[in-house]
Amino acid sequence: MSSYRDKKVITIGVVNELTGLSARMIRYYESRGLIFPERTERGTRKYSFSDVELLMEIANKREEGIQTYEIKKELLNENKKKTVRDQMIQGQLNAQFNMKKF
Amino acid sequence: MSSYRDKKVITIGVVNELTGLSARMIRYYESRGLIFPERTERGTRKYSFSDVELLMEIANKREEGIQTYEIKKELLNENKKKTVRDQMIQGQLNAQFNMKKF
DNA sequence: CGTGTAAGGAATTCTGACACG
DNA sequence: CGTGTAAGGAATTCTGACACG
Repeated sequence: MSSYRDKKVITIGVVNELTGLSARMIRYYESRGLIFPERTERGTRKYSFSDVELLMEIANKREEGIQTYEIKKELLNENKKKTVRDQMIQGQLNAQFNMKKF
Repeated sequence: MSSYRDKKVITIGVVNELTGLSARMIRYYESRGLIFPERTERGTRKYSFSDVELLMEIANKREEGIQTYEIKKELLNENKKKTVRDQMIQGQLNAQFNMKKF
């Protein structure tokens, strides 16, 4: 569905232009497990638009003085919330389906 | 609206991976006025996802033996058709608006 | 902990040109 | 006309490390 948003095609130099973050910082956040670029055949990192958005979120939190480990936990939490929300929506759909069934 | 689709962020090497076209061909189609990449500060070409799609269209037509000049004319025609279609839709909207007005 | 930087090497991109056809 | 290639230079990216704090 969001094929363009999630396709990893942007090199670190362009990510730098887009986010203002240095290549050093971008690589460091990767080493801390906050982002997960792919690689070209010869090893160059490739990022998606959603990676770029995530990096801007991370930059904001870093400006607030939040440490990378805390940011990681927050990100995991956000994903957990999204999963729960999706499960609830799915649950509602299933409930309606079952109503009709009987 | 299609911000990710049209944002120029992909380097020629990745475009090559995505389309299978050589850098030489990609640059040549630019010189023939079929595509219009942007440049980074130091002159590296940057393409959008819609450029990538267009290049695949171009590749198909080239395989049929169509020359770049003909392809260019076809592309201009497609855009003309789209513009006309959009104008007609706009015309319908205006007509409905005027109906209500009187 | 988070970021800068100098280091050395490898891979990328750019342009203009010659080649073939 | 459309594409490959060798050429030379400039800019990019990568990794591991030292520095500061």
